[in-house]
Amino acid sequence: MEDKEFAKELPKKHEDISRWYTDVIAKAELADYWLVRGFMVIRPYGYALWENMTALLDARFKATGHKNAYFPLLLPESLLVKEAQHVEGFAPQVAWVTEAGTEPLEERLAVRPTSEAIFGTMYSKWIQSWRDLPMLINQWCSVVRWEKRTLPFLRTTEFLWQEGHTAHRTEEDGVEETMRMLEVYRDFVEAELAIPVVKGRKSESEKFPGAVDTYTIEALLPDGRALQSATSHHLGQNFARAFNITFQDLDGERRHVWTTSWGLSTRTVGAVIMVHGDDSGLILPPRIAPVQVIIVPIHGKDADEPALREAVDKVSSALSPRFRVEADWSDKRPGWKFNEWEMRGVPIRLELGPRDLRARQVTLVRRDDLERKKQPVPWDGLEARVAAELEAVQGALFQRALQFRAANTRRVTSGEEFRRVMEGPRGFILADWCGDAACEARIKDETGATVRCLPLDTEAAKGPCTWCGRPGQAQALFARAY
RNA sequence: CGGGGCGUGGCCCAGCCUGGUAGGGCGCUUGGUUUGGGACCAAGAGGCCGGCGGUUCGAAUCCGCCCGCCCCGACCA
Repeated sequence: MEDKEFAKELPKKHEDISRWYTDVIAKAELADYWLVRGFMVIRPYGYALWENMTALLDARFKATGHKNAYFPLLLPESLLVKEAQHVEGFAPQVAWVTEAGTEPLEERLAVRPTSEAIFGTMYSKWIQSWRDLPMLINQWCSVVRWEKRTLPFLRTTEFLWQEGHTAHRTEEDGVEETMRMLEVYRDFVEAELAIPVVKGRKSESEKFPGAVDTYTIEALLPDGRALQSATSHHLGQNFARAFNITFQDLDGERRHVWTTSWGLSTRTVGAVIMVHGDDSGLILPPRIAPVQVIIVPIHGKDADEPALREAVDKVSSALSPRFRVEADWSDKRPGWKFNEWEMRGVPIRLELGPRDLRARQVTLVRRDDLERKKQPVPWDGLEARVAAELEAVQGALFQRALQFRAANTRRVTSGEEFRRVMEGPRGFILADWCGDAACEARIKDETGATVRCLPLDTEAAKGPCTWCGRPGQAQALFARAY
């Protein structure tokens, strides 16, 4: 009964998750549509969220020895086509610049869909000796891949991301880097975004165009579909050969370098929205929430305005050195503010009214608490309590997501069972698989599911292929994909 | 790119069938009373009805084409 009126404005998450998703993005002011289909404006609140994510991820890149740089937006077609698999994979999605002002260009320029060709070109100039290796560079930028069907954050034509590009002396070094960065992503997504992921290797058909091996972290979204949340590619010497990246080794021999690339995009913002949100709107993990604590002042009948302001300032300044805290002094009424900040997913609300003033306390409410329990907390020791509650919210969100995934991951041993799961609850399916691309295509045709990855931590296949009965090569994680 | 739906002040929508010169709710502005789960009163501002063309004395309304958005499918971080 309480907020029927308000709830009507947002569809129930479990009843219409597509509408819920796009509506919550609009209402929480994360993003808005641009005039060109597939492009979006990331609004200040959404961008603050992304900035918090990038800061935490960037720190991990720095800690693993990488440096940031910036490479150009456009590249000549002749560069893009140097690696055959690469160009074939990206051709359908590339946007082209063909004119400058009124003059046609003699060679059309591709808007980067990714920057392997760009980095490769420069690396061939910069790398001469084994002493130049490893070369460990990352860039934060946007890329363009033309999309047929788009969705804010989860699938936009232009998206923000980072792409790391590294070059190494030996294959082992390259593989090690690939796995190191995959682990960086896992740690980042699980610890900061509170989203559990499965680490795995992509099948041949899902591999990055031009890669020897693609590794991925896969998250499960509430509608039972999988989201590739980050990828790390071992590129072998494919790009080194295509772009002539060579060095003189210790033994005097000239050799091709081994390269890697790895990326994480604004798509993960979509995952955060989807995984944690509820019927009242966003729920943001405290580590990345633009506002971690919102203070709502409440004027009473016998309002002592100066005393209220003084108390809010006191609470605010006690918390602000350590937390991202804001006080909402707008002239909306308290109920309106409660709903508004819940929509925006702020992890902790502190109410401060006449009763609290008298008792020298605040009333604390956690966003992840469906009951909206109002907990009185004395001013003394507030900082420690808030720290503990934020940690608790972070942990609770991860546990909730972990439970959902566990409840929706099914070990399947027959084609019939496979079909039933995909027609019903969907989710992750673990099944023995022969590894054959044709078999994979058949599974996709008949169930909509694809091989998300071959999980790194599950044992090899125990039995024959669940689908075709031929000898099982590996245990694969299947799901419908975003 | 196929199938379906929808385009009317900032937002949600009525009006269209049966043509006659645009209306409601929310929001916004100003003033006042309010403030512990989306307050109330009063006075205001704001729209060439997605675009182009056609029919007509007259088009938001009828016809054609185009564009955009949403949902569902094939391709993708």
